[in-house]
Amino acid sequence: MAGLTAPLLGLEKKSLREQALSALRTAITSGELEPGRHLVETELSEMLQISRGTLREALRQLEQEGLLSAGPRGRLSVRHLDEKEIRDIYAVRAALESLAARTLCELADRQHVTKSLHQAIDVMAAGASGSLEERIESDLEFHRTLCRLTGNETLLHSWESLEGSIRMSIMFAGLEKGVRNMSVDRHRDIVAAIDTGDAALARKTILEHMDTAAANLVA
Amino acid sequence: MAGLTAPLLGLEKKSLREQALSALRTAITSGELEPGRHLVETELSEMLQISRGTLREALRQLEQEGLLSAGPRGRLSVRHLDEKEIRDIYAVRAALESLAARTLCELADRQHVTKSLHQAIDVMAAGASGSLEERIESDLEFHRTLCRLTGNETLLHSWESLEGSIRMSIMFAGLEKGVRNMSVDRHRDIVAAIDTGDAALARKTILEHMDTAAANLVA
DNA sequence: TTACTCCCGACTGTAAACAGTCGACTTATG
DNA sequence: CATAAGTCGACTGTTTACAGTCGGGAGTAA
Repeated sequence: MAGLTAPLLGLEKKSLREQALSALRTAITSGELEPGRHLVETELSEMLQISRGTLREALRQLEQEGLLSAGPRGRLSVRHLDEKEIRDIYAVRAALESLAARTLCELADRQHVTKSLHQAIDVMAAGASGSLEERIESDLEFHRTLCRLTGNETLLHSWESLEGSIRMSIMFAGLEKGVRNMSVDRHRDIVAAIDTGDAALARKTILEHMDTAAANLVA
Repeated sequence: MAGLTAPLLGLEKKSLREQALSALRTAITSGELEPGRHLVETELSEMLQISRGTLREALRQLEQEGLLSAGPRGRLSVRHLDEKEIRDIYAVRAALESLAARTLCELADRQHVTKSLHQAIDVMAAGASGSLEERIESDLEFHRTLCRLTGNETLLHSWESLEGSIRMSIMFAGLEKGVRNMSVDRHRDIVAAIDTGDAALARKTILEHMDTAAANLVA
């Protein structure tokens, strides 16, 4: 006699705040809200059909994720990235992911790890002819999985906090540039390096991957 | 005829939200709000003499900093750290700060960098006989400076997002354990390594510092 | 006693209203 | 015409009020 209503099974109904958060993130990383644009709370709350209070909570979070920058007197605007900032973001990303790679090498059952990673790559391979957005999505999913599999919640959380900035970097540079980094082979190399259990090699592989990724974006 | 009022000079008046944020952060990292404790919005808003709306914005930020964890139906509680989580936090911290060290080595004028760092160490040395809290404070200031001097805003921001967790780690382990890591000499070693410009050495020095720091905490 | 129902209290989610401040435009004045 | 004072409008900061929901305890029937 259960819920014909909605929040069936694992599908939790999200709060308006979370919905707004997703909507805004998408709007920003898709370029719909162009960089430098001033955000007006009353405007947005009206667009999203939510109250300002609820909206403001979401904005605070986006601000902390680095998607928004605060001007004088709390005026928010969509963050603008220049090439240096993109390189900076990728430097931090590289630091985090190289930690992930090293950690995975020292893990007990790398069987499970490499299996999950191969799956993620298979998804990428399957969508290799899909839209740019889809390819980017599956790429990010691979790297997120890399962090998640370490079991280090703090690492995963830090990476996810950076995710918005990463997306903005790709958007900024242009999707056609970003997609250069989606090579399936390069990702297989990473997994192979982890598979050997050689932490130094895995770290080196990731760092190189990130280096070329950043170079591709700002080139 | 200027302001006898208050917001004189560079001293900006903080919003209630920011005040609440600081107050809560301090309360949590000092242990006044013990780990695992459930937070009730109406209680806190009354304690801090602010409205719930304003409070909630601060809570969202603390949540994202990892000081609070969300239970079912939005119930917030002070995060509880076990030894593994402390190690995880320090692993991420090490990754970030080793990036900082490497970056500083590649910087143009390391003169300025080492000068600033030496200043920060001098502050530590001056307060070496002060209270535990003060010593911890000056230690964190040194490491924050390390990140700030890189000029990589994203790096600094990531580190600061982690700062709350770092403070909790020290608090959790006990201040007397945390203070073991405040050795002035060890910090001088770090600066010396950066001063040589040898990125690999600097990275190694920081990683070892963080390793022993984490070990001291969970030992 | 046990189990079941119903009601009440406690919290969070959300919305709407109020207050203060800064900037831009207008107007008056030399 | 240029400059200064004044007024209006737009936003953010903050508070207050309302709605929905979950959990627990009182009460009741088997």
